[in-house]
Amino acid sequence: MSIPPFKLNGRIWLEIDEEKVLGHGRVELLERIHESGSIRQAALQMKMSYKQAWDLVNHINNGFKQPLVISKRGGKGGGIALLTPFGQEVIGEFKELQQKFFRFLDENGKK
Amino acid sequence: MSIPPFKLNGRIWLEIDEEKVLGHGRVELLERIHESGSIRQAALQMKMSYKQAWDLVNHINNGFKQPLVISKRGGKGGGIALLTPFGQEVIGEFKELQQKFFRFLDENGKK
DNA sequence: TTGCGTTATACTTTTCAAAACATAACGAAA
DNA sequence: TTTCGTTATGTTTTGAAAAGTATAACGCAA
Repeated sequence: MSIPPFKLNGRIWLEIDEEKVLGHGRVELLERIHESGSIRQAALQMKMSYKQAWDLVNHINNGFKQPLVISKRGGKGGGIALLTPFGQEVIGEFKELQQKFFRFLDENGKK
Repeated sequence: MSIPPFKLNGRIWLEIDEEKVLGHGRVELLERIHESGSIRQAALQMKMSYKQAWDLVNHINNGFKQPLVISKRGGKGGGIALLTPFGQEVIGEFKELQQKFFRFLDENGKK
């Protein structure tokens, strides 16, 4: 084709009631929470404020009918957060979709 | 699969130098310019200000090496805007990509 | 040569989401 | 029973993008 050097890019996400509930950035946040056991640590890693991260988690949990993240405050280490099995399942499926989508972009992007 | 009612949605766009240069909304604007021969009319149809539409057109034209839209002021009707053949080609190809992408979303979205 | 409707562009104001700030609640461990 | 680091949440500030305002330039047609 004759069109100059461009790159095809894009994003996918899950919606519930027309509202974006899970996408690229949020999944990364959830993964980091899962690995670190901490919302704060995950937020630091992603260079966002704790508040922002917490708001996102809260929004995600409210979007789905069951929580993807459960958390506790106080105690050893000050508190803890972790993914529920349901949460793990959801992000697993989303990442599969993402893989397929990346393949789509590659196959259709400019050569 | 066991995940509750969600909808897979997404967007694709073309980038030049890491910068978004053509996507869903802009293509619609270009199409309407093409049909109406007028930036103003296209803007009205899409409920945006003339300024916003013009800025977008300007940005698009600068992104690509050749303009997709050419326009003139003055004369009968006050002025005119139209797609170059290059512009028509670009939006044609983009719309094909979009079709494929919609198919992708359908095939992978929640049943 | 004036009026008209559009393109073109600069400047100002508004809006609203993101960031920053503040503070309470919690429970293990010392 | 105090300290500590985290979760939880409300309030305030900021800044950038969007919208709005203003005005010039243009050329056909009457």
